[in-house]
Amino acid sequence: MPRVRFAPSPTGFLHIGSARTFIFNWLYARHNNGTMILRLDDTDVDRNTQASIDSIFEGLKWLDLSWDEEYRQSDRLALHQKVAWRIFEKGFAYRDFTPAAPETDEHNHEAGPWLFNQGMRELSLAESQQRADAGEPFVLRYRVPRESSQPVVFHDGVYTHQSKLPADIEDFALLRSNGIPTYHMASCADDIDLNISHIIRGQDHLTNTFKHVLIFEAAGAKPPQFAHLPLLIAPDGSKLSKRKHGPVVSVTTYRDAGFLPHAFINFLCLLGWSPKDDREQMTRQELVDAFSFEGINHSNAVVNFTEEDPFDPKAVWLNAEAIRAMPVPELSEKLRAFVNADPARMLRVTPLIRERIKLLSEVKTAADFFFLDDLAPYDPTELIPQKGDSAMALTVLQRAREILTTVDFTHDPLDAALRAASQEMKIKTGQMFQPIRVAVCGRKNAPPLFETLEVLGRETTLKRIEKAIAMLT
RNA sequence: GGCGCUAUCGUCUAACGGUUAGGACGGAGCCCUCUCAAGGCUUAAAUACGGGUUCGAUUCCCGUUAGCGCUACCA
Repeated sequence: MPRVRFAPSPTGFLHIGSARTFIFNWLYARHNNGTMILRLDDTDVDRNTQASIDSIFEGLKWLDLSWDEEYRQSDRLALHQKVAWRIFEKGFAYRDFTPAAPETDEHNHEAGPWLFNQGMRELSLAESQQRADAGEPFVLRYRVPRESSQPVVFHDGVYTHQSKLPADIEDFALLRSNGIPTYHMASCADDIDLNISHIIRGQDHLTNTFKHVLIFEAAGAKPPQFAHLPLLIAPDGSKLSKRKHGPVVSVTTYRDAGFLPHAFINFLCLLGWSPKDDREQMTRQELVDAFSFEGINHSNAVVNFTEEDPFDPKAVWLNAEAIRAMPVPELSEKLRAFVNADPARMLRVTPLIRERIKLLSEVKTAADFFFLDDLAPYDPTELIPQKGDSAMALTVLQRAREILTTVDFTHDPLDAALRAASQEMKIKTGQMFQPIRVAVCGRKNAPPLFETLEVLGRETTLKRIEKAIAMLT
């Protein structure tokens, strides 16, 4: 039974790429009856924040994603150190007393690769021990077998066979000079201890994996299976970053804009993965059933947003579809999070706007006139129908006032009475309906008229028509 | 610079070495219609470039170009 983990470092809000990594791990676990583990990789004490931890939990909760076990690396430092020193004792690591390189803003990569510091690999055990005992600070480095012509290899579930010569791998650090394990050390030690069977993570770790294989082997553990995921990138090909791309990279932005959790998950799944049978709208169960590493492709996927349009059109479409497919009572309940409205009234409004909103938050603009006592000011010329003038608008509204005072306020009688009136006035139905619609909604684009009037009721309708008439005279 | 990964419509993607290169979003047009939507129909749009291998390359190999990643006592 597979054991997989999602291991975010809590140094920022929950990123949509991280969310996708969680989802793919989760799908793999659920597909294979495995165990999903959440592990906070919080060894970078300086950059960790509680706000970030909150953001991760908040985002995952919104997406209704669950996990079976939970750990924090900061609770497990002793374990990591123990494994590191065991590797040292086996001779796979050495103390490096070279002082930390000065904090240069840009590491000089032009000069060729750095592989190790001079004179440190060959220090005798005795001298190394002596200097350490004397209190000289050091980092513990992995001794990469760079003289070996045997490549380090592993099989990736997505990228298949991977191979790299030790000569191209630098002597990476296991323990910092303050004794805190590095990411590589902590991650591998935990993966061993937690019995992780499959590591599913972003492709940015693909080349790190060679180092990890070395650690696993030095620690006497069989490396787990690996599967690397193509990255999510911006339209310009750069990686998604908050600084450069703003809130579009944060999961909570989608929640606050009124995405449905499932639609958002559905969208994320389609970036870099395909069921290969042209299906796109899939339920959670369908995703679980269809998921496999074979469906993951190898190239990065663009999240297609712009400054004008912060959300990928496909995500928006998926969301609109999900909104339309949702039962009215359930949708109505969700919409109330975005607008202050009486539940009973919202229940009646929901069917009228369901096909007209793509995001839940749009209820605020699509249904405003249902919840306002007084309409926001609008341009009176809006009341003038196509191929008509203000006189026509006035006549229409006056006639409507008469009719609406007495007619039964339900769909069919309203329809019949207003249509009859347009005929008798010898104007088109559109010319009849538009002034009424604008008077009652405050704008031209709105849900169908009779349903709208029915929900609004006689009193409000007449009051608003009265106001419109006043504007025209 | 070194090493690694990648390259199909604008975007997400499909295609045992043999297809008119398929689907979806978005775009355009038409229909429906009391407006806006929704819905229906139609349409434009792609194999980065150059060499091989092969009877035949989107598919296999090599090169070029481009993008991305790693190259820290970050993760």
